Amino acid sequence: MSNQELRVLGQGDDAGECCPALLTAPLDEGQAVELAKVFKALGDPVRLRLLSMIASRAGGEVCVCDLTPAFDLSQPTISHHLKLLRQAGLIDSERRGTWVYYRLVPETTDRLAGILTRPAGEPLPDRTAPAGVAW
Amino acid sequence: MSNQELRVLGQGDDAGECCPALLTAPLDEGQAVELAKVFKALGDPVRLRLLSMIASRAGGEVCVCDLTPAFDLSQPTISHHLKLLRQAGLIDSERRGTWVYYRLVPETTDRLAGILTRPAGEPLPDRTAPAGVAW
DNA sequence: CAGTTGCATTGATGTCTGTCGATGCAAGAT
DNA sequence: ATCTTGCATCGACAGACATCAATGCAACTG
Repeated sequence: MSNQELRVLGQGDDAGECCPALLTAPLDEGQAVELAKVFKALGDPVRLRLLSMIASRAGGEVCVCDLTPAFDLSQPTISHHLKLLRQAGLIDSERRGTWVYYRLVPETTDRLAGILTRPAGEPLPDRTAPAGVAW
Repeated sequence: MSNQELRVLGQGDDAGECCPALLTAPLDEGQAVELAKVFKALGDPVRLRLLSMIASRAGGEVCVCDLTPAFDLSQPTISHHLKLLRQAGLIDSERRGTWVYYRLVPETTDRLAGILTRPAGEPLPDRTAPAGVAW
């Protein structure tokens, strides 16, 4: 169960395009669909808190048994949110004996951070010359 | 209409906590709710492509009249997506004459990038000493 | 003035999603 | 083997969301 996430952010393998380059070039349909899945996974307060609790835990791992009681939600609901985070490739799980441990997949958050980072020497939009239209 | 976005990412003003620190400390409820709104706005392929088209445009601005025909969707639908992006503080709009122009709010994407960036000297999770539990 | 064009808003509709209780399954305990 | 505990899956349901056609409004054109 450790490697079933989406291969959304395909870096490493086909090292052609480093990132979808959200801010510098128009995203194509396919890239947008895949990227949206990851952002959608982050678009819920419960999942954000889960991810935060997992990522910030010393040791890098959290037992589900520590996560569930931290919310005013049922156990199946927490399990469902963890599943979505896992399917988005943001976290990974491993069963050891009775307990299941979750940990961050830092490559995914790293990649999102990169996608949201605009290149250093941005042209600095010059408001005197809009886009098209010859005024 | 230019300044109606959420003040979600309150940096600059009350410069107490720089960022919600998603990856280093457990997010509290309120922060999670506000952050989730922004990520939710990014969690749709159409909105991602819109944002990408706006952000990558030379000149920093795009007329809605250039955005709408790029999709196989009705004009009200595009307008709706632009509204959500604006409410999330990701883009900003300005009417000049007949046309309405949208541009990126780079502070917001910058801040998201920061939130998703983990601190440099991460402890490097030591798999030999899990979390709780005395095995 | 009336007519046209660009964009936002409204109201309706089908689909997706967050949540729960019930249940299933795996692993340890007795 | 039986019981108990930890977690995942299932089925159901209410609320949220993406989409559209119709309409409204602002600005330019004649």
